[in-house]
Parts: sequence; C-alpha cells; structure tokens
Amino acid sequence: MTTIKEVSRRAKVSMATVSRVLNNTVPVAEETRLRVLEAVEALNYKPNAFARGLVTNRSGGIGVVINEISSPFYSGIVRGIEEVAEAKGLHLLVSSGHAQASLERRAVESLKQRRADALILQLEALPDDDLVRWAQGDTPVIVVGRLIPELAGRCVYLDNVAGGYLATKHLIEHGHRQIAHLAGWLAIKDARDRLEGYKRALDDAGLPFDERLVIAGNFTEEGGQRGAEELLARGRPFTAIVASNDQMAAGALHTFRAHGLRVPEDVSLIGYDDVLFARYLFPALTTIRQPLAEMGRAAARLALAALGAEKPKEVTTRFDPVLVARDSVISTADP
Amino acid sequence: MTTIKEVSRRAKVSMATVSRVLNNTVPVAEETRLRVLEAVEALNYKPNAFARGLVTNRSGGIGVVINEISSPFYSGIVRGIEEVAEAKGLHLLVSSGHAQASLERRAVESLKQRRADALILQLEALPDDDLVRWAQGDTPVIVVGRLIPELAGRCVYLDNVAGGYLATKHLIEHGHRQIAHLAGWLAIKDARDRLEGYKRALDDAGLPFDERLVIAGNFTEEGGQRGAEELLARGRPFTAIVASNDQMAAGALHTFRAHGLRVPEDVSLIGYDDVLFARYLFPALTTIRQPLAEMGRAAARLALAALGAEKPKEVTTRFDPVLVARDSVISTADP
DNA sequence: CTGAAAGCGCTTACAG
DNA sequence: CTGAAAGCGCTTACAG
Repeated sequence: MTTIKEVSRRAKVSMATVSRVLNNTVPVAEETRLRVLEAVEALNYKPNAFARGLVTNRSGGIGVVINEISSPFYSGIVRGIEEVAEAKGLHLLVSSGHAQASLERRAVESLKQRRADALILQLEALPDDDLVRWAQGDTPVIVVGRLIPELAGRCVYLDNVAGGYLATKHLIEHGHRQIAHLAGWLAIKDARDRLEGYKRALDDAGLPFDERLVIAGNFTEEGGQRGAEELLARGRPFTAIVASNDQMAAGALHTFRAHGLRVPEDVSLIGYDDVLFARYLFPALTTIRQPLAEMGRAAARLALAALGAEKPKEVTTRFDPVLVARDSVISTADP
Repeated sequence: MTTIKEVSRRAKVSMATVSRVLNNTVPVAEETRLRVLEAVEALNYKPNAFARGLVTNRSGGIGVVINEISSPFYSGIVRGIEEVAEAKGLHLLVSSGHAQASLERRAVESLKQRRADALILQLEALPDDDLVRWAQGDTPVIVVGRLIPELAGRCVYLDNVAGGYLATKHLIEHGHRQIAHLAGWLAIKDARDRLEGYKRALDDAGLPFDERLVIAGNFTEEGGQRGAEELLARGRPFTAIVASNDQMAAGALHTFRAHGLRVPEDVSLIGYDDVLFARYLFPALTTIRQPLAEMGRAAARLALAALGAEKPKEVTTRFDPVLVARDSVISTADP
C-alpha cells in the first residue's frame, strides 16, 4: 500500500499539501495540485482509512442494526437507507440484532467502537432506556420502528395500533363479525400494537373480544401455517382473519387450502406490510402497506442531518399505514 | 471516550500492559491483570478501532459486496455469511453492486481502503480479470457465484447450466415438447447459464430450439408478468415454461391467471432458486433449489481460512442445483 | 500558498 | 512480567 509520504516525495511537496489537495480543505496552487494528482494517480494511492479516522474521528460510515437482514421486511428498510447513504458517499456497517438483547447490545457497542458516524437502530429486544442512553453519547442515534418521546424527531415509525385497527375495521365494514387474529411474536412491539389495534376496532364496533380467536405466532410463513391449524382445531367459528404480517398470511393461505377452505369465499384474510410477494399470492393479498424503503430513506436523511452532512430538510418521521385492497377479502353478503 | 492512557493511569501500569491484558498476547501477572480489568470496567473503556487498525492493519471486518441486498435471493447469501462471521466476532461491511460496473468497482475499492480483512464478492458486471487482479493484492478475495479458474478454491458457486438443464429435463420427462423460457437479465451470467442449460436439454432430447419461445426478462416479478404477456402475444404454442428465477415465475403465474390459464393444467411452470415464498405460491412452485445460506456460510469459511482466523477445513465450494418437485408441473398426459 | 512538527490512540519490538 | 519509546499514516494548527 502506498502512503502519503511516497506521494509527497514523488510530487515534491509536503505531506500536508497532498492532504490538502485530496481533502479540498484549503486552496492549493493549480500547478502544485496537478502535480499531486498526477502522483496520486501514478502510485494508485488510497488514503489509509484508519489513519484518517484516527485524526478526524470520523469513519465515513453509518452503523445500522436491523433485526434480521434476510427478511424481506427488514431488508426493504435497509435498501432505503443504503440508497441515500450511498448517494452521499457514506458506507454502511450492518449487523443483525436477531431480537436478542445481548446481540443487539453487542452490535451497538461494536458500531460505536468502530466510530460509526451515526447509528440507525431498529431494535426489538432492548428497552427504550438503552436507546435514550446511547443517544446521549457523541454518536447521533436514529431510531426506526418506535416512537421514543425523549427522542422524538429522531424516530422513524409507523403507528401499528392504527394499522391493526385499519385492518380489522376493513373486515368489519365487509360485514364480518367473527374475526380471528394471527398475532406476531408478542415479544416484538409491532405484534403487540397490531393486536391492540385489532382489539380496539372490535371494541369500537361493539364486537366482543374472544381470546380463543387469537393465536400468537412468530411472523414467519410456518408460524402462519401452524397458527391457522390451531385456529381450525379450536373449533371457534370465524369468517375472517387479520394476520400480523404478510408472511403469516401466506402460511395461513396454505393451510386453509390444504383443508379445502377457500379464501376469500370461506374465509377472508388480510395481511400486513405489503411485501413484494403479497400481490403474487393467490388470491392477491389485501394488506396494510408500510412504506419500507421510504422509511429507510427517512432514517438515513435524519442521520445525515444529525451528523451535519446534509441540511436538516423536512423529513417525514411518522408514517401512516395504508390499506391496499386486493382479492383476499370479500363481504359476508357476497358469496 | 476514554483512552488507554487513562486506563493505565488508573491501574498504575504502562499502556503496554493494558494492551497486553486486553489482547491476551503475553502473560501478565494475575494481580496486575485484575487491576487493569477493574480500571477498564470502571472507565468503560473501549479501544479505539482506528488506532488499533492503524498499527495492526486489521479491521476485524469482512467486506461483502452483493448485487442487491434487498432481494430475497441475495440476502439469503448474506445471512449465511453473517452467521459464521458473527460467530467469529467479525463484523460485516456490506455494499450493493446493483450490477453496475462503476458501483461494483467503487464498492470494492472502498472496502479495500477501509482495510477489510477479507473480501467476499458477488459481482455481476465486472469481468473475471478484475477479480483476479484484486485477488493478487494483500486482501484475500472470495468469489461467490462464479468459477474463475485462476481462483479455483476461492470460488463458491453453483452450476447454473446444470440447473437450467435440470429444470428443462424435468419438463421433458413429463412429456412436454414445446417449452418456453423466461430468461433472466442476460447481462447476468446466471441468466445466460440457465438459458444455456435449457438449450442443451432441448438438444439432448432432440427437440428444436425456437428463439420465439425465449423471452429475456430482468429477474423481477414484474419482468415475469411482462414476459408471460409477450409470450402469449407471440402466439407460439407452448405447454410448459422454465422461468429463470422464482420471482419471474410468480409474475408469470399472475399473468396466466389473469388470462384464464391454469397452472399446471394448461401450462406447467418451473422456477429457480427456491426462495422462501416459492412454496406458498398457488400452485406451490416446482423449482430448482440453490442452498443460499449454505453458500454464504461456505464463502465466509473460505474467507476465515484465507485470513487465518480458522483452520482451512474442508469447505464445499461447488454446489449442485437440486430439483424440488411441488405442484406447478404436470405430465402432458395427466389432464 | 506551503512546510515542519505535533499529535490522534493504539501495539510491538527492545530492554531490563 | 513490565516499561519506555518508536511508529503506524494521516490531518491540522502554527508559522512563514
């Protein structure tokens, strides 16, 4: 690896000058500049990021911890983050938290130690307190997926209670009265919020809440399958289901089909997220959309603003769930 | 941020000693060790990664460039990489290449500059030459998704010609004679290889190759939809389709349904990849499986071995496509 | 506009 | 087993 010293030697200038032309910090005589650039080119010089970071205390990277990089849901967020970070020449340091407190903590500490310029955290296990404490450190912290009062303005989130409500209300408006809920993993707040929304919608419509119609799953296709099986086994009649995400809805669809039940003729089904494959299921899945990439972009912009790389423009920080009506819900009167 | 100096002061030892207990490089008297540890704890000291990297020339991170982080296909690979890297305490530096030569090159250069300890590269646009040249540098390079003769043993790949062949042969064995192909983006080698496999299988079966039955798509659901539309519009009769990936198959399924065509009764369909949602489509998609996570793990192990963090165990480097028969293919005799 | 020098926070021979 | 010192490769006041 060539160093700045070799470049300075070749260009017959001091190391300081090389540094100046590379970083564009102060004006340098055009002739000198050219000589330096020529040397840089000829020697294929790349500044050592460690040395630079040691003195500037900047890494040029944004640290991201996301629950599960390989899930279509979370990677949609990462994609949005990447898009804007890349445009600013910042790179990403990504870790998965796997919804485990110890892993989440380790990931954040490691990111801080490596001096990520900003942290975008989508954590599931750690309590708000930890986030608040980290946010008090020198590294700007942006929170995805929760609203923490102390950190308002640094949180990008979607109201999942409203989303659960919206989904349930949609079914109620289609005449359904016995509505089951395939809940997500209740250790995750999103799951609890959607359940809460479901309850409120029932309540507002004067419908009783029946816990036998609620199954806690785990946000996976397989969880949806098992949940649907159990629901069927319980024998409580229902005409519609609110699934806590699209993957569980896909699993439920599968199970119903295996049991000879038709969706939506025999049971209406609504998902949550609107991941890419939702519209390719059969029937095309009615669902609640979360604008994942957009949320990721918002988080990245907030991070850029926090670290001063970008003017703090207006950044939408609160997103609303929107209903995407496709073919998996039908009125009870219809068939 | 506390520094090693403050720790050494508190523990009443030299900085060298602090460094020694933290890195476990040489034996340190137990009593001293405890004092140091106490100070580290009390001061909540975290070594500065830049300073450490500057002298060791190691970052403790593995650089990954992958075509598209948010695609279910690629993120499956990343997940495998992450799994083994995490277990070794190495972090990941991830960039997307977006199948563009300039972005791929930029990503790799950036990773090298940041002194990633090893590079795992899944590139689409750059030619083998670039990979070979990089591999000659000081950073170990592992290649995912191609076999480069000069870098054999450092390549994790799956024979896509064999996969395309396998898919096509499966249809032929079910009596199909007019088999169309929804190709992927032909700028990507995987797409070309699968097409090649398709041709060979036809040839081996004595079936003519008809280019009017081949549509070049782009590996997305939407591409599959459009491809299927065009295929229908061309009016050439066909009884089965080989799609170059599952996402395109999902799109085609959608289009056929819209046209009142049933899969598999009217047209058999086989996908490629076996991404998670493949089995949740209706009909459940027959496809060619790629063991993504396993390939990612293999790449990570190769990287660890290359950088000496792990004994070079036996690592499978070549993977075979396997047929997963589900419900989207039927014999021509059957219906 | 440019150079000499200090310093960022570590690790690692070199002595003892 | 431990300490003093050099050095990793940059950037940034400080002078001129």
